[in-house]
Amino acid sequence: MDSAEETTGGYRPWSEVTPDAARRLLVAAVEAFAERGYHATTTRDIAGRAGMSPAALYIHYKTKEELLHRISRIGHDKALEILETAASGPGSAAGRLDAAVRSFVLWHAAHHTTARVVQYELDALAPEHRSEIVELRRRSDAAVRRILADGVAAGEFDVPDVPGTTLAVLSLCIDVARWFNTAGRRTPEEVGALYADLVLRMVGAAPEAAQK
Amino acid sequence: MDSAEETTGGYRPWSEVTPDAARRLLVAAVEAFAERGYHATTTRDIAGRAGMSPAALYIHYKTKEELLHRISRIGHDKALEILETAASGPGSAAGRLDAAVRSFVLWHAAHHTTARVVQYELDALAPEHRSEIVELRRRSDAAVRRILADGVAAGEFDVPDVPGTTLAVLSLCIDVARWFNTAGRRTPEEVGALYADLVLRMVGAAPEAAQK
DNA sequence: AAGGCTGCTAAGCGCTTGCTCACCCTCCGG
DNA sequence: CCGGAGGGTGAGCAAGCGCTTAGCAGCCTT
Repeated sequence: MDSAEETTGGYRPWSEVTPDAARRLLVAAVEAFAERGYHATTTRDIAGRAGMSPAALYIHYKTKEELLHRISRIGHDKALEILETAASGPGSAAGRLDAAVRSFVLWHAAHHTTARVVQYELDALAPEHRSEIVELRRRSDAAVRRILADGVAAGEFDVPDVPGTTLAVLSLCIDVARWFNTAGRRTPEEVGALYADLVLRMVGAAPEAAQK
Repeated sequence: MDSAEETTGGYRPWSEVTPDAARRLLVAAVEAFAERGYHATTTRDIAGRAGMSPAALYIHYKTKEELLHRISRIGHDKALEILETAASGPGSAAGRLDAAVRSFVLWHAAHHTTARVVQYELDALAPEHRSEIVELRRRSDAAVRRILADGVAAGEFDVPDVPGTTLAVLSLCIDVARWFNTAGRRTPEEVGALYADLVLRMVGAAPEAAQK
């Protein structure tokens, strides 16, 4: 099992999870959930991947669902941070949209294992955890919508349906986590560049407008 | 449980499944798989929704996985038919792309319960069933790529990366099944129209070019 | 009326699941 | 040298899983 994709890239993921054994369990859970899905993953599988006995899991986490919640929370925090950073940055709306799509897609491709769990296992969360996460997603939506609205107001974009286009842009980016494969021909950077171009076309912005 | 979305629209879905009890079980399975996912759905749940005992399921299907395979096969056949019909139709490349995206998205929205199972439960299939389905998906990809290549050759489209754009277009359409909600504000037709417009912009076709 | 086929159920088998519990290391301040 | 706390294990429990089997009602044919 290769997890190089999670440890490269300059920043150390999951560094906020301590102690060490809790982090190893969480990383093992991310891999297992991404491969087989939350419901098809057993606590024995997670513990085994982390090199521990099944009982060890319950020293650090109350339930299997708490593990998913921690993963989902940390992942959504990161995704939201990426979008809000791009949305509130300097430069033109086109430049900010380019940066938002590019970095958001880059994250989904480079960390597609994590992203797959974060984006596709929402329904497995307990109701109170689910609504907490849904609120974070609402804020992600708002960040993208703000860029589009700014671009329309500034005359940079031609977007007849801002909420609908916001939905489509986020949907397009999120779905990268489903199909992206490290064995494929494209690097995360290439996919980010391709998608940024496609999205700028969707909003009717000239390609050169993205150069802030 | 309301299944009006599966019975409206002029064509009768699952009519190819007989006898009646087998169809009722299959429809029940579609609903259950879409709501909770394949692995989280029990055979008792499926049988209960169909108003039968758990054992009744095994008269018509050998295993729970065979149910998923039948659903996936029928759904993929329908999806492929929609794309190939549009791809080999008359008219300009822009007109065919418009029709393909519009009808493909319409199907994913109107039958989002079925589409969710078809598009997101692929990994739960047994290896030999999975590769059969993957072949159908390869042909869907080829149908869209053909339209894009035709448009580029005819000078209608400006698409620097045909395989990448094909992937993005299909990904965008497929993901409709994940977020579409009958309680939402948009009708399947409206989403189809919106997405057809967005995709035509992605390939650099003038909106009026779609009018064959 | 008899016989057999079809479609279904009640009961339950063998197994796996999430999770618990009694116990045991290792480290560390006094 | 001790005692307790934190991190770990082996064994196992109750519940739920996919699936099987024995048996039975209703209907078609003869």
